[in-house]
Amino acid sequence: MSSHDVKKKCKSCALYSDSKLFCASLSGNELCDLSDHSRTLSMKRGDTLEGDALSHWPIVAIDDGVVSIQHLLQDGRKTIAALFMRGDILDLRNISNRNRGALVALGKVNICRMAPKVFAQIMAENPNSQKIVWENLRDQAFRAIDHSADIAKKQALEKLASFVLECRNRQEITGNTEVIDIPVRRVDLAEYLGMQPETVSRGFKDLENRGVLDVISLKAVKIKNLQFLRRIADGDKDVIDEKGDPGSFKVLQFG
Amino acid sequence: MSSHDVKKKCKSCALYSDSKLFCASLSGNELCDLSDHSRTLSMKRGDTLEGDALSHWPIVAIDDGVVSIQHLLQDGRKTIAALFMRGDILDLRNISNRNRGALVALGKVNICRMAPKVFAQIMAENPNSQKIVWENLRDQAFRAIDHSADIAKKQALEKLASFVLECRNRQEITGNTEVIDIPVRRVDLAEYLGMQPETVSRGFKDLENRGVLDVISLKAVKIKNLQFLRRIADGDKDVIDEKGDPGSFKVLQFG
DNA sequence: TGAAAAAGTTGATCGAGATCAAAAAAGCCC
DNA sequence: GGGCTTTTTTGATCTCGATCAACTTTTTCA
Repeated sequence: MSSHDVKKKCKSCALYSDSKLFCASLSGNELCDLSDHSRTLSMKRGDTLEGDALSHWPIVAIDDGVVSIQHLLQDGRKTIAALFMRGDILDLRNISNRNRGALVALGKVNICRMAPKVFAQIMAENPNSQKIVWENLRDQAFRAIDHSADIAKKQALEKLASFVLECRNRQEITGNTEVIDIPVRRVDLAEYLGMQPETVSRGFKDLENRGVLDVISLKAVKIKNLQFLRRIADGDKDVIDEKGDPGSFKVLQFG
Repeated sequence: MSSHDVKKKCKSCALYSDSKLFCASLSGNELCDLSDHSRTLSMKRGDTLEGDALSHWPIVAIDDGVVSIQHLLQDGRKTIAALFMRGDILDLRNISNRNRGALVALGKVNICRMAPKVFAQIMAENPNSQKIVWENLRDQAFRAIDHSADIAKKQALEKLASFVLECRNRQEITGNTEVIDIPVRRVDLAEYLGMQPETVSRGFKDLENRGVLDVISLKAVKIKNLQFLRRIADGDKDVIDEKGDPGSFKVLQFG
């Protein structure tokens, strides 16, 4: 594959075009080398990555879309244990022996699978790239830890509020219009938060009744009262206890 | 600090004496340098690491004991979002701005806090050490992800079974005596699994009634039927549905 | 070692969210 | 764009685990 092809393949990928992401940190030679030893792949909702596909290409970088790790219990209960998005790099080497989760696309997804050898070489030789990948993995770990905290003790409304804030954290806020993109379906959201789709639906309605946010569509909400949203997510019972009568909740000026 | 002192300080530490762990992978010079730029610390139950202590020494390696990340909600609910043990290396650089968790010891703990500069240098220069730290962080991430799956949809008995198996995974099995060390208290266990201490207590009793394990003490259980324990943890309702009458559950021979 | 404090267990009651059922909305495909 | 499927929402009921309270065991520390 020539250097020209490399450019063509990588130019449109977020990992290269966003200067904060992995491929943007590579030297020309490294990018060329990695490009020669990688395969892009488009997935649609429900497509999974497993078995040979994973053992040969265990390093997965996400260009676009949302990928989940799903755990299936024997009686059919399903859990989405983690969500990965643009810029995330998954290292699935030696993962099959302990982790039961499958990698499933939650919509249209573009990924790039890298040969572990070249990836490892770059990690060893390019401190700057290493730092980017390390910080990404550390973020993955802490996101998972925070998520555990969210689903362990919080109640339905609080989980939803936390999720909206998590989405807000992960996306650039364009201007001050607080329109937050919800990148997953209601069913997936329910599975991610450990609740039922019915409860998710009721929860959003409740938040809407409290005047905290507007549900613009299934794919977006508009935050109307960020302070209250934060307090609900933080488990402030003074806010929760009012039963969601429109406009009638306690107005506590400062937190 | 002389090279002799270095030896004295590090000789008794698991990170050095266990050949699979970080400090054992260092060259003599690196170990010396890191030792000069690190501080050991003994903690007792309830001691926390935060503020200046963390921003100056954000790399924390665990020699012995159990350390938790705790999240506190505004009405007092507490969650243990993650557990860290011997060999784990925590990178808490830039963590204060997004993560609300505090680092709390759950018993007697020995840690070693490292200067980020020396740590980063070793990461950049010693591929072998880098690999060990990388794999440890990856394990932390996947442990957290698996834990999310455990607490999201599983019911009380299944969570407990999963936890016992998690403990089993993390400790060397000595011979075939299936005695598993439970390194945390009941309250902490409850907070980690997102349930109440009462429910933990009832759960262990239930598992005992089913003949799956014996509760030897508050600190150890003995697995009597590993296969059933696995199936309960996996959400097999055929096993769960029998209401825990001693010896009367369905005996399904194979998987 | 023994008394006080903390942690854990057992029992009884209650409620948030699961579950079941059915209608409404959104997405899809020819 | 209209008929089809899939997803989401709404309503009614039920259940598992939370909560409250009393008791027992373990740990702590003088």
